[in-house]
Amino acid sequence: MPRARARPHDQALADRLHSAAIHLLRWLRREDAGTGLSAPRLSALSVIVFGGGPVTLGQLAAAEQVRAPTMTRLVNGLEADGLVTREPDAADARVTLIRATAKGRALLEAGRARRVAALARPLAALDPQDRAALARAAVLIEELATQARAAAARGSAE
Amino acid sequence: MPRARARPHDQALADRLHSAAIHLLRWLRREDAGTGLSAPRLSALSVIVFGGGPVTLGQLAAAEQVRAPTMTRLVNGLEADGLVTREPDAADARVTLIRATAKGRALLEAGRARRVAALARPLAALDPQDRAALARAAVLIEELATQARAAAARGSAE
DNA sequence: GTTACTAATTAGCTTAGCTAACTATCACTA
DNA sequence: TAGTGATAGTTAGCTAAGCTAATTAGTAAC
Repeated sequence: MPRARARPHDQALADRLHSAAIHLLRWLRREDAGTGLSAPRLSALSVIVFGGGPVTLGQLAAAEQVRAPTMTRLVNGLEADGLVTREPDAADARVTLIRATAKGRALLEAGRARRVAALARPLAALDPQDRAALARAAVLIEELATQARAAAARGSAE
Repeated sequence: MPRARARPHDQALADRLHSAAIHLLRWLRREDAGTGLSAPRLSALSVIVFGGGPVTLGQLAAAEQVRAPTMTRLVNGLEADGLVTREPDAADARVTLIRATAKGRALLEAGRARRVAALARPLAALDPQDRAALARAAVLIEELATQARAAAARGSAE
């Protein structure tokens, strides 16, 4: 199937979006100091909390683009701090399920609230058209990332 | 001075933008494997290359939100790989200026081209309104990040 | 039931982060 | 102009985070 070719215009747009995302997150990262957690632990905790149900260690490692032993140690640290728990999977005894504790959820939510608040503050000064553009962009970017990830998964399976 | 209050609507928008940026960069990060550099070194190199002229080690450390000794060792690694050079500052002998070599520039550009291409590919399928929304969003986000950073700098100086 | 595969951990290494301490230089001032 | 304090960078030495290889335990297929 002939996939659409990216034109120069798209390259430039992609470049600016990429740069904007980097600068946005680099700025918001400053808010994370208050959590008392390192960046890798905080990121892993966020996947655990926002994943909804319990997560396996392997899923977590894949999500964080890290090898299993690294994730074992990150989870060890989070568990030692009382932020997550391990429990055996009833269906497959090889698997350990990881779940956030109330303390872990609270810590993450507080940290994320600081990030979101820092970003929401200047948004209040924007006019409706610009907010609409940002809202639409957020939806589009989520779709791009999700679809592209799915396409990559299909591609690697062939 | 009464700063504009963030309304619930802004919180929700900020939340979605934040999440979109995270997922976008998490996805694009997969393209970095081909560079052969670790994430911290790659990020430092990108600041050096896109900073334009030479950069001091302290500026680099601040940009990467890292302490000076950490940046010293990152630069050592990049220098050992022939990607950057150190040179003394003519005006202030305490300062070392760091500059990307042609090899460093080429390596970074190739890596960034992969990221941008991966993002540009699905953009080709979007209609003009959506592209316009993304383009506007990129500009707005850059402005937000830049202004907020400046505001924080002012705040800490008072 | 033996064989192959999979999930997680352990062991042991390199890199990345930090603070504390040190060197060299600058800037100021008495 | 010698002295004092501040600043830029490095070194030393620690913990945390990344990796591969090897181990343990369990599943699945035959």
